[in-house]
Amino acid sequence: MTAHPELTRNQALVLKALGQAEIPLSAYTILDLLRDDGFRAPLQVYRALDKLQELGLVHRLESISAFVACAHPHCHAHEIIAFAICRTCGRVNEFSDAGIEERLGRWIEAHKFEPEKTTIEMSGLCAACADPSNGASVGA
Amino acid sequence: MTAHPELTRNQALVLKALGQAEIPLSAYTILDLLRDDGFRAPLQVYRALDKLQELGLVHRLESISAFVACAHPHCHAHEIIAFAICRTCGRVNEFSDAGIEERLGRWIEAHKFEPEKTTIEMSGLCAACADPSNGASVGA
DNA sequence: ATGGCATACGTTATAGCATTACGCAATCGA
DNA sequence: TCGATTGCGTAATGCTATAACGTATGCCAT
Ligand SMILES: [Zn+2]
Ligand SMILES: [Zn+2]
Ligand SMILES: [Zn+2]
Ligand SMILES: [Zn+2]
Repeated sequence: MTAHPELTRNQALVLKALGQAEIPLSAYTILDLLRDDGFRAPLQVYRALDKLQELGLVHRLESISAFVACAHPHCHAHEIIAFAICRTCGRVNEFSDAGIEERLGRWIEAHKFEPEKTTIEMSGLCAACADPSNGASVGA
Repeated sequence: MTAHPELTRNQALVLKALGQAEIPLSAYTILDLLRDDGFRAPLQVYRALDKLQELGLVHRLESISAFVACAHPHCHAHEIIAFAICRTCGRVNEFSDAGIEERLGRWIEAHKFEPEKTTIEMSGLCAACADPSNGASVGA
């Protein structure tokens, strides 16, 4: 399902590390996780991340300088993606909203701006962390 | 007009530096600009920036790790702010859109998320840089 | 097969961004 | 006067990302 035969060994290892994590990982955390697999330098991680981002399999969260595996590894080439990031448990919710895309599209047209990358990130508390009595579990 | 008697000397110097710049500045660039005013260490800049952000006079652009003076130094306490950042000339356009705010509000309500900070940044080419024949000048 | 090109890799060093930790000084209200 | 708060100055450190080098590999047109 999420197999990508095109991936090199390094790219596959980085993607696997991100896929197994419940929260976003920094490049240096990934490096540490992959030391046993022969990783020695940040560039090995960054190069793999670059490629994975190109392929749409990984996203960078600008506001926390960390990376997540795409939650919808199908093609969302044309969608604008948004993230809700919990500052307590670290969990991330990836979603898209046609309405937001349409509003931004209006602004872009009116101002003749040519966007190449759009970042939408909300930081705050997820439902579980905001109200622990609500039943959901809070990760380690 | 933009005077804030509450500001300390360091805060006022940082705000002035940002106000005179046409593009966002990194903390270390601000530090260099203010060496003649006695600034010696990054922390002097970061502490001033923290306070200025609290006051809503400065924004941090997450996607480029840089800071801008607020373009609308009146109160926009309740608005969600968005930025269009030109990757060529570096100029930034700050705006807000009630429609986007409303759409995000819907998602937040549906998911019981409690946002504390929202980041919306578009990178790309401004009208002048995308089509130089269009008349506008392209900054240094 | 051979040469040229493109892509990925490995390593070292360096650049750029941000915070921790400590102590001092000024301010303000109890 | 005391204690609390806030800001300041300095040094050290940590985290994030890229530059620059050379090597290896696969592919393809010659
Ligand atoms: Zn995705
Ligand atoms: Zn949470
Ligand atoms: Zn503003
Ligand atoms: Zn421009």
